[in-house]
Order: sequence, then C-alpha cells, then structure tokens
Amino acid sequence: MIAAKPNNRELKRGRILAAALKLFARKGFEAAALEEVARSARLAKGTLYLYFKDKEDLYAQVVLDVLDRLEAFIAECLLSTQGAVDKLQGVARGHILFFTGNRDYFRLFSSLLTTEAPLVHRRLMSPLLEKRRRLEAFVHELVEEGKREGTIRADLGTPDIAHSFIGMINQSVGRLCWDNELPVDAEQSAAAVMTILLTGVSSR
Amino acid sequence: MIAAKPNNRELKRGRILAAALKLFARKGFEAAALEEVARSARLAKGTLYLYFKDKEDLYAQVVLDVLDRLEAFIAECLLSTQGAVDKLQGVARGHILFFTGNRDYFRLFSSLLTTEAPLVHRRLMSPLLEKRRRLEAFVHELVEEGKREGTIRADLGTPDIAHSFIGMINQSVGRLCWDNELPVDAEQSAAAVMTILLTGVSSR
Amino acid sequence: MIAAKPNNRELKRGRILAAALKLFARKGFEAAALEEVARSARLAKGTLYLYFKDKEDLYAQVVLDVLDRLEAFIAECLLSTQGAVDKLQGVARGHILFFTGNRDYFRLFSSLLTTEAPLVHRRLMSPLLEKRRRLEAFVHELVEEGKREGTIRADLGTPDIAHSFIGMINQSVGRLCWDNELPVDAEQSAAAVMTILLTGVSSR
Amino acid sequence: MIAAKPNNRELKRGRILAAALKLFARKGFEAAALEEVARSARLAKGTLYLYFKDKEDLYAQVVLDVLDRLEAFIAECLLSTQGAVDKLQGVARGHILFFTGNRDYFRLFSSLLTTEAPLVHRRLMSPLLEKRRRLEAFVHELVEEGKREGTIRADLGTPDIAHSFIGMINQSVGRLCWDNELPVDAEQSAAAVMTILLTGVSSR
DNA sequence: GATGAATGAGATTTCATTCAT
DNA sequence: CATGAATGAAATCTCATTCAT
Repeated sequence: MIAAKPNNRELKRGRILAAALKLFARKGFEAAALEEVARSARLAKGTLYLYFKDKEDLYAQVVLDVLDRLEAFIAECLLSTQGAVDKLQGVARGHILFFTGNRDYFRLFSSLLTTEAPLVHRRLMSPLLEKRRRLEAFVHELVEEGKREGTIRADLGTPDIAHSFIGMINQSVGRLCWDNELPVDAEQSAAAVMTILLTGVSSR
Repeated sequence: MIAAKPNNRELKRGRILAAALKLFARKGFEAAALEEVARSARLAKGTLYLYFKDKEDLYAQVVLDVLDRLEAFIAECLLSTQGAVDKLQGVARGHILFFTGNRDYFRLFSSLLTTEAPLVHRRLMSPLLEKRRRLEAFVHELVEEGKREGTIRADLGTPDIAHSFIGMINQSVGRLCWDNELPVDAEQSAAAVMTILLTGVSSR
Repeated sequence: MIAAKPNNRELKRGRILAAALKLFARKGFEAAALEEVARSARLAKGTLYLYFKDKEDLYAQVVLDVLDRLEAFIAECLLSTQGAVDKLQGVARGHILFFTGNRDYFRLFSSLLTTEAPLVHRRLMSPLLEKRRRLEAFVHELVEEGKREGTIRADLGTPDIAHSFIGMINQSVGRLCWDNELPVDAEQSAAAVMTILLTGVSSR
Repeated sequence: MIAAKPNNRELKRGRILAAALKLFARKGFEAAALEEVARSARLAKGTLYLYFKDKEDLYAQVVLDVLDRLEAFIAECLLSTQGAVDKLQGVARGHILFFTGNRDYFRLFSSLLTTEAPLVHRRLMSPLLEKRRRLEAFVHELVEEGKREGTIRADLGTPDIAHSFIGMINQSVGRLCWDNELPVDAEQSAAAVMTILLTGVSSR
C-alpha cells in the first residue's frame, strides 16, 4: 500500500519518458510539442512539470534513459563472451540488436550529435556526453585487451581501430534503421562488420 | 555597369547562404531564426524573401550548395588517382579535408540525416537525398572496380564493404570535427582508414 | 461549482464573439486585427486560439452566431401573424428591428456579400450561404402562400416579387443604419415598404 | 508629337486603373496587393507611386472612375426618354446594363458600402459619397417630377418611393451578378421592377 | 519618368510555462 | 498530486512604401 504510490509515480514517469522518446526521436527537440507528449502519455500538460523541470530536462532524462538501457543491453550481450575479439563482436551485435529493436532509439541517438540547442546548456549535456564517452572508452579498452592477447595488431593506433569499429557499426545500424525494406539480420550484419574489421578487404 | 547588378545579386545571395549555413549547422533547422540569418547577412528580414521562397527553400538551397561543393571537391581530389584503391583513398582524403576545412559543412551534413521536420516535404528533400545517394553509388562503383581489378576481395559483399568504408570515414570526420583540440591531419587520417580497411586489424 | 466552469467558458467565448463582431463589422475581415479583438475581450492574443482554430474560424462563428440570432428573432416576430401578407410584414419588421437594434449586425451582414477573401474557403462559407438561402427561400414560400390565398397577384413571377421585397427591406435597413441622424421607426418603415410593395406607386 | 507624351501617361494611368479595379473588386481593399496590380498593368511596383499617392488614393480614383462611367452611362440611357416613369425605367435599365456588363463594377460598388478601412479617411471618401448621393438625389427628383406630372402617387413619401426603387434595382442587379447561370435580360428585369414598383403585388 | 531591390512594421499563429482550482 | 485555461514571447511571412540608379 505504501509502495503503491511511488510505483504509480514511477509508472507515470515511464509513460512520459516513452511518449517523449517517440516524439523527440521523430521530430527533434524543437519540433516536438509538449502538448503532444502529454496527450500521448495520457496526462495533462501541466503535469509534466511535476516530473521534469522543463523541456530540456525532459529531453536529457529521455536520453539518459536510453543510454542506460543501451549500456545494460550491451552488458548482457557480453555475459558469455570470451576474449577481446569475441567481446567486440558482442558489442557489435548488441548495438545492432538494440537499435534495430526500436528505431526511435537510433533516431534519438543520431540527433544527439547534431542538435545544438540543448547543447548550449552544458550542465545538462555533460552527463550525456559522459555516458557516450564511457561507451567509447570501453571499446578502447577492448582493443587494448586484444593487443595484449595478441589477437589484434599492435602496429595500429588504438583510437584508429576503435573509431573504425564504431564507425562501421554506426553505419551498419544506420543502414538497417533507415532502409525499411531491408530484413534485419543482426547476427549476419555483426559478422560482416567483424570480418572486414579483422581481415580487411584487400585481396592479399 | 550592366554586369554589376547580377554580380551584386549573386553576392548577396552568397552572403545569405553563408549566414544561413552557419546558423542551420549550429542550431538546426527549427532553432535557427531567420531574423538572425538576416542580421548576419547584413540585410533586413524581409529581404531574405526576395531570394528564397521560405525557410525550407533557404535550407534546401544551403544544403544543395554544400553538396555541390562536396561533389566538386571530391572530383578534384580524384583527378590524379589511378586504380580503385587509390581512388577510394582519394575519396577518404577528400571527405576529411572538405569537412574539416569547414566544420559547419559537417554539422549540416549530419543534421541532414536526422532532422525530420523538413523531411516531411519530400519535394524539397528528394533532390538532397538524390545527391547523397549518388555519392554512395560512386563508392559502390569503386568497390566493384576494385573487385574487377583484383585488388579487392570478391568474397565480401560490395554493400558491406562500401558501408564499412563510409562509416569509417564518417567517424573519422566526426572525431576531427567534434574534438576541437585534435590536430587535423587529413593525410594521416585517410591513410589510417585505408590501412585498416584494406588489411584489417587482426594480427593474423 | 461544477456548473461554473462551462459557464465561464461560454462567457468568455461570448466576449470574444462580441469583440470580434464589432471589429469584423467595422473594419472587415482583413483589416480586423486579432490583437485588438483579444484586447477588447480582455484576453491575451494566444487565448483566442483556445476557442477558435484560426481567424477564419472565428469569422465564421461570428457570422453563424448573428445568423442564428436573426433567424430566431424573425421567428419570434412571426408568432402572432396570420396570412402571407401579415407574415411578410412581420419579416420586414423583424429585419428592420433586428438590424437597427445593433448596426454591427447589419455591417457584418453587408460585408458577407462582398468579402471575397474568406469566400475562397468554401467549406467555411457554405454553411453561411446555406443559412442566407434559407431566409430567401422562406420569403419565396410566403409569396407562394399569398398567391394561393389570393392576396398576391399570380401574374407576377414569384422570384421577382421576393427579390423586390428583399431589396426594399435591405435598402430600408441600410438607410436606417448608415444615416445616423434618422430616427428609427421600424413600424413605420415596415408599413411604408408593405404599402409600396402591395399597392405600387403609380397614381392609377 | 507634343500630345503623345500626355497620351502615354493617360494610357498607363488607365492600365493601372483597370488592373486595380479588377483586383479591388475581387479581393477587396486590404487583400489586393499592389504588386499584383503593377504586374497586371505591366509596370513596376514603384511606378504606381508616380501616378497615385498611395493605396488609398488609388482606390479612391478607381471608384471615382467607375462612378463617372456609371453617371455617363445612365445619362446616355436617358437621352430619348420622356416623362418621369419612362426616365425611372431608363435608370433601372441603365443600372442593370451597366453592372451586368462588367461585374467587377458591381463588386466594387458593393464593397463601397461596407469597407470601413478607407472610410476612416473622410477626406478621401467624401467625394465618393458625394457622387453616390447625387445619384440618389436624381432619383428623388424624378419621383418628385412624377408626382407633379400626376403619374406617381402623391400620398407616399418621396424618400420611401426613391429608396424602394433603388433597393429593388440593387437586388435585381445583385441577383444577376452573383448567380452566374442566370441569363441576363436587362430589358425584362427592368420591366419587372417597374411593374411591381408601379402597380404593386396585391391582387386588388 | 521608370525601375525593382530593400526595408521594417505588423499580422497570424505556436507553444513552453505558470497557476488557480 | 493533477489539471488545463491563460499567457505572452517569439517566429515566420507579407506588403506598402521608399530610393538609388
């Protein structure tokens, strides 16, 4: 009984986040109207302000929420992996599965890089960028691990390798998310990325 | 005297495009205010409408302008190249040089993928997407050429290779454009991308 | 308490309609500024849009409102009339009383015929024209009734008679509404119209 | 040769007046754009201001021009008439012919009564109202003449008769101008008006 | 005289945010 | 806690008018 109230609050907060995600992802920060977020969450407009300070705060929370889910999902994908290369493939599979599983996640993530408006307020954005950086740092680590294991070439710069990997995954995800007609086969896509990353495309 | 007028007109049109590029790139389509574009171009608000039908038209022209420059620049970078691999490196160098030369170009280009609002009006966006598709098609062609030459492995899917290449370049450009402190060495960056793409990161 | 809210809403809607009527009547559709309507209704500009979709919608509602009142008023004027001629006189008295009672009604009604701008949007105007047509149709009916009764000459075209009657009333109303100094005696004016209509002005 | 220049000026002034008439009549004073007037007159926008002080002045001149034509046309219609009743029929015929001959004349004339915007500036509108009043005064005179001749009943008020007549004509003209499908038979319409006016519609 | 580019005031409309209930 | 009516700042776009050429 005592637990019911907070649960209720969490429930509504979740409804708002879900509604806001959909709208921010599809229309962008500026064009998304809080009116519609509220309607979609079956709440009154004014109620949003009981859960979030303002529009930017709501946006930040939505993004943080998605980043949390991404991190958790990736972690789960890595549970039964062994070795740096296997883990990298897990990261690739994880990303592809996560984003193709809900394309709004991807749209939001993409716009994260470009929307400058909320970026102005660094205090809000810094935790977001923090999170993003941690994901990148994790890939860095895996590459380093691979080098130590001897499975990854030591003569290439770790940042170069890490960014190549991330770029290939992003593109892969992007292709699957934008082209609606493509059948999504995360396993196959992750495998293709790993093959090219590991062995290169040169015929020798 | 007769030549002065059209020159003048082109001049002002250029001022508007430059001002708009800066703003659209930094704030996005929605958040960019025409008032500020006008002020930045040292013209009155209403004057913009003598050169562009409305905000969307202005946006479209800005993007078309940038895409034209990109295409021309890439073409120039490919003049003295020989063979598919060489040309791919030229494309990589071209992209990196072009976007790091003016970071607003990159910001605009990124937002092109995410901004949904103007996408609604397909008539405006279709030529833009057309142009983007042509760039991708060109990379596809180069990969095929490489396969025919025997310099690129035939056992990998052309789309997989092409998208990996594009993803790596984008990430490379993105890194250079977002991290202000990085010294930009397009030559070195393009070389790193090509090395990884061609020979892979596996130690075997 | 529960009843207070809807009442309040209706009250404000009425304030807006009244303010808009005054302005549309005096300045016409284009020249009337919503800013002034809002000020006159003691509301903020944006509040108008909680009650009406846009300016055209507001205009349409104002006109519909006036037409409703006119119809109701005429109906009331006909309650104790007997026979076609008596009813026609009732219609004349009703019109004259209604329009001279609030000259803005007349101004709005006049502009209804001439303003082209909102006419473009037929969906809005069609119900208005519908209403106007019904009033005309009613006069037609009365004339037919008079012919059947034998009180109105059967050798004249019903449309000619009806339009003459309407024209005479309109002019009468117009004269009373435009010339401010004229004392308004609806009874006398209606009687004069009916005398001329019935017996003509020829000395034989 | 000396006459050519002023002719040229008169020619252009005429083109502007014609273009403005069309636009003012169809869109009303506010909605008519001088840009379009200029284009339709095959002149530059700024040139209009060499012929007219401002938009209101142009509007006033257009209306004066139409009123002049109307007066001249009516005068012509009265050349071979004899007696008050005959002259009144001439006036009716004249009006109907004039306005149905160019419906823009009618639309402008109608809007003259309702548009308040230019009315504010009385100095401009007073000559217009002056002209309108003269036409009404002329009808008054004819009615008085008829009374003196013994062809028109002396027991009815002259203003009542005059306004009835004018109202009937206006309605007649309006019907013919608004209903596009009606065949315009000025002769027949004028005759119907005169019959009803003279003999009334009562069966006794 | 003629032009048409430039101006900027002003109009409509949207929407984040507040607050009385 | 929840509501949603109200606000008013801000944005886009139009157009009468001016003025250098």
